[in-house]
Amino acid sequence: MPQLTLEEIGRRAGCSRSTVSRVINNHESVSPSVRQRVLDVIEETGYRPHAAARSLAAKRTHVLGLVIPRSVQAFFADPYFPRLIQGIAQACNRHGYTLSLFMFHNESEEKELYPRVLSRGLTDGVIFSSSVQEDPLLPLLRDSDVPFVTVGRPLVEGPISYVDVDNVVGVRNAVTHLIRHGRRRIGHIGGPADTSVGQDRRQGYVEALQERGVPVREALIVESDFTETGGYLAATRLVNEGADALVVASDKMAFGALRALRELGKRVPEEIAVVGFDDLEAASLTQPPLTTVRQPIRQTGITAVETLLDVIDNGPQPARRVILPTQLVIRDSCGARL
Amino acid sequence: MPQLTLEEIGRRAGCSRSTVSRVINNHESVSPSVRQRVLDVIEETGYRPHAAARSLAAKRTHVLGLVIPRSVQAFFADPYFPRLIQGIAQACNRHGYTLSLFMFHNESEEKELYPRVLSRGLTDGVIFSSSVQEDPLLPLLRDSDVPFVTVGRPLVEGPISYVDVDNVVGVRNAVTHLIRHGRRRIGHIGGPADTSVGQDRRQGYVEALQERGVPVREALIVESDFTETGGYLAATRLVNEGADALVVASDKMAFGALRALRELGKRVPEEIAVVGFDDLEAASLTQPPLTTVRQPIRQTGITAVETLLDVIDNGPQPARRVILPTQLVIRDSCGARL
DNA sequence: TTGAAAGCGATACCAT
DNA sequence: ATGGTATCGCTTTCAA
Repeated sequence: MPQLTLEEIGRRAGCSRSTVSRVINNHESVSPSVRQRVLDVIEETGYRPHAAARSLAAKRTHVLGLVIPRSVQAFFADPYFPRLIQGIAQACNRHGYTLSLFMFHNESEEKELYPRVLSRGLTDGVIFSSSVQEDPLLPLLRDSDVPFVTVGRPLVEGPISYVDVDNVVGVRNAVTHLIRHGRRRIGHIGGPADTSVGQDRRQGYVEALQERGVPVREALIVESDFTETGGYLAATRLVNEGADALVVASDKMAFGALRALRELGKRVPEEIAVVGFDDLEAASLTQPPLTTVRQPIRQTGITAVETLLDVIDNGPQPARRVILPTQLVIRDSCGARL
Repeated sequence: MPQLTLEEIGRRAGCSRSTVSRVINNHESVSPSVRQRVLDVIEETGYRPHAAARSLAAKRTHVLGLVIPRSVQAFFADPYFPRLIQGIAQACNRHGYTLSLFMFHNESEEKELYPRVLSRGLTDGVIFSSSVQEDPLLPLLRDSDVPFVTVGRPLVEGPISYVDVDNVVGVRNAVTHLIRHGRRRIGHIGGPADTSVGQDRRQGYVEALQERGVPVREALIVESDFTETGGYLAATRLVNEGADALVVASDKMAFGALRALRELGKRVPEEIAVVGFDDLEAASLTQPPLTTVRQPIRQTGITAVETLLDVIDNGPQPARRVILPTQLVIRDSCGARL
């Protein structure tokens, strides 16, 4: 049996390869009878078009790349990426795209992968998920002609398309909520200051205090790293500063904070309230259940894909900016139910 | 500026496209001076070979596929997949391969993706990660000519290459350890019986008991689903059965079990010992720290890639079987340190 | 509606 | 060591 190609299918169906191609790509102008004959032959033979040949001829690979740079540490620590990928994969499926993953683990790998991320004929565009300030790939991407969007506000100049959740408003609402319930020495356990997430959530914290005329004290702000242990350590410090509430930039860190408070014998929320960010599944299982800001991670992934497809089809200008809303999920740790 | 192609690079460097191709692919027979000139032009122009054209001509895509079927629920619940992907991605990078992800979320997506997984010219081979009995894709893969390996012992007939961890011995060692420390009413919280993981871990449990002459009681075996809640419920039942130890098929479920025991006022390990499986990061942070069977997840991914590349290069026969060893990590929850 | 033929941008064989 | 050329399997004008 000869290698199956369009030509061969055409031969068997009694038509040209052009017609077979039209059938496969659902073009209008094929007579029903011929179309059916071709479909039958395809069915019988189990023919599948050769993807590379297709990409070459059509100048479309129908592959999207997802770039996850070195901050990959978080990849294991946090369910964030799995959820994001889930959304991205789902949207890719829906739109007939295949997803390629570019993950770096160290600087040398990073260098090696740049060419591949930027190479033609491998993907139609790229989703870039990192909001670390000094990421070197982002400028390269920006100056290339590879269509791309970032997940999370990018920390470089230029008209870059991105989708993000509303970190500022999310945290602002959480802090306002605590103020309304009488807290005044509200501490903030933040993310790294060189990430947009870290910056924006901190900004939300500051804005809420200022809005309500509560003084902003540097001593009540601790920069941490999104890990459980980081939250644990930061909480210990903030207890010493006499905080009566903790607004934590991620649930993972909030879990660490709760652990610290338990060990220190602090009652939550009576003595100190805690609010997280993410709404991980585990947030409802903590003792007490964690009040937290829910962010639509999966939807972020879906929107990223759709935005990218838009950029691919219609060009990068003007830059798209999509900000998805968050939602404050009130459980017991904030004290609102006391 | 004309589209950059081999031809164009050749023109600028004063040689033929053949020579440029040789330079790019590191063929020997190119004179140093010409090679340098070509490299310079490539550098200047920022030329990148067109991946699809390359794949078509070379009949190699340098892309591997990773298929994660519907059991994807676990994808969020468990850090397993992120870790596995991490290993796979790392190995792909090391070997100059790009990783494509095929994730299904429901039956209809599944159907739609089959052609793509099986299509030619998209990947050079596929890693299949599912050990659910009735997965329909696996037989298709087996009967196709797509090179593939599975992660986890496959539950279909045939000489299929796979890599797995030693689930049987891992659990057997854990149970033996508990018996040595005087436990006799050892319960087992298992994974789904239609997965090879569920089957093998249960088998390890049974083997250890039989080896030591401890009766196997069905009432002490609960089939669960690898979720925290599943572990919680199962533990409650086993406490009622008077278990003095729990061998749990995953850390996630063990966390649920610990929570149940805490709520029931059972002291761990004094009244009831607990052993998990996985050694997640969180396992050392529980109260008390969890004794567990560590499995080399990342290494599994790496080995899967290397096995697949071997299959791609040297054909599927004979089937490769790689079983990676586990390790019992003794902390406090098993009572060995009392 | 259909087919012929010209690409798409590489690789690799065969001469030289 | 280098160049010419056929080829990979498809898409897409252009004519018929």
